[in-house]
Amino acid sequence: MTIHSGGGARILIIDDEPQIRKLLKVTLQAHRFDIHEAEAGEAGIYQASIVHPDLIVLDLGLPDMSGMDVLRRIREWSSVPIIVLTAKEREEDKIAALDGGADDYVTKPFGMGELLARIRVALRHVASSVQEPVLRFGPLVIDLAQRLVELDGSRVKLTPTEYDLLKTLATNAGKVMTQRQLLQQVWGGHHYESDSHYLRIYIGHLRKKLEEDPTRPRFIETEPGIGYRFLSQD
Amino acid sequence: MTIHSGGGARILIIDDEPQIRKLLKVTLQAHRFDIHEAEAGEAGIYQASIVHPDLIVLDLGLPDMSGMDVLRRIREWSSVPIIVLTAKEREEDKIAALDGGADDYVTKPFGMGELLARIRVALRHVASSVQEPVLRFGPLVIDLAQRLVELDGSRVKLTPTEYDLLKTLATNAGKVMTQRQLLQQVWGGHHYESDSHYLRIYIGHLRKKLEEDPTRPRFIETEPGIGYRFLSQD
DNA sequence: AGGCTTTCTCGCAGAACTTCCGGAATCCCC
DNA sequence: GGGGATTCCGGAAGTTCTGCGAGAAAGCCT
Repeated sequence: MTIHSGGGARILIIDDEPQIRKLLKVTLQAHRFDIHEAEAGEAGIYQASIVHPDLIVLDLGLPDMSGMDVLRRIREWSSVPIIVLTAKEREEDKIAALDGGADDYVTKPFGMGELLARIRVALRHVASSVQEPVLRFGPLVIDLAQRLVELDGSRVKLTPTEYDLLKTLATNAGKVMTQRQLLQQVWGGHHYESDSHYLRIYIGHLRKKLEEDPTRPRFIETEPGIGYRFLSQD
Repeated sequence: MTIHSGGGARILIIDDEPQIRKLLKVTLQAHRFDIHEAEAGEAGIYQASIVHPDLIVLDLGLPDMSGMDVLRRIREWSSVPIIVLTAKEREEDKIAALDGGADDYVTKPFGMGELLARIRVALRHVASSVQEPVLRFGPLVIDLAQRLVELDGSRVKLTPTEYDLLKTLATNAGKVMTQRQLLQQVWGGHHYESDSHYLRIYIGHLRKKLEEDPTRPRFIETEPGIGYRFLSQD
């Protein structure tokens, strides 16, 4: 579950050691994260303020200022998850960082797999507010999370089967869905060609509720002998 | 989910070793947490469903079932923060637990100060997610902190179940809550689809107390065949 | 006793399924 | 190339059935 549907989440790395930065950058980019870097505290704070990362990996041992100060300064205005990465193993340091606003504390040497897992945990916490699967086709809006369908700004009431059918058509917009595919997706079990009349009924219902002129469909086009296709644009 | 302001947060400890349990219990109680205990997996899942803890400390090495299974079972219906506490240091175990729904992973032997700090971090997350403890929907005001509901300025008396149901609906305003989700959130993990009559009863009670015209709901909308949705606007 | 929760029954509205029929396109045969 | 037969799609009935809501009554806790 990534945050941004297209690319991965934006991650800012604040670390002064070039080889660690390089390692983190390469590995995280391989996992489709969008990486920004800073090699000092002030630069890190500045970067955080302009790129608005979804997560920050912060090394506490910085040349220009204390990592704890960086933490505090960022926490003054942002609640972005911060994973502290450091060589300091003393418990007081861990407690200070965690109570200072850090969301996790990983000591070097660290396993990259574990760090990735902890990054996923931190991103999971904010994921709900960022993820928003909404399909838009001109005047038609399908909100999969809220299970809402709007046409020209007003809500359209759909029965469960109607909604499921529209959803499978719209998520595969552009390509033809065979009758068999639709029957299996929407009705689930093993339905045969004889049941394809169900489809015509519910396609009819959908067109009646969505199309202005059901004889000239804007959204659902029938592909004779094959199935149906959801048009991405007029 | 709510952190109780008077006493500390409720913490459930699931661990089979009596001395560890004792140590955790005494220390956490000294920090004014409200402690519940379970010494096996099944018992832990059951406890979690009835005491609704604000946080769970889970030992992965349990006698009756795999700790990972406990994790998964609880995650089926609850998003309570879970801190895994274990002797397993292998990176694959950490990754599996974190990706399996754990919020943190602490290996034994552990420093009690660090564990406490990590508990504070986890609790901070749920506290910040309920940043606005007062929900307002037109004439309806729900004060989550005081467990109080007002309609048109006058107090509405709700039973515990009615309040819990309203709370879960209102905190997820806009999106559909399936009957299964509602049953698991409000009643705990043991209820299945067959118990959906409960829902209808209590939805009826809520509508009778909140809606002027229960046949034309302003707040609680039923989504036939799916569940219910709390309307964000009139 | 009183309130809260659970259980049960019943009526009803709407959804799902079924059947029948008309119209359009295609194919086939002459 | 034209006419009939076939095929396929779409609409309009009617029937069944699932799911929701309301009322009432029986446990259960304080």
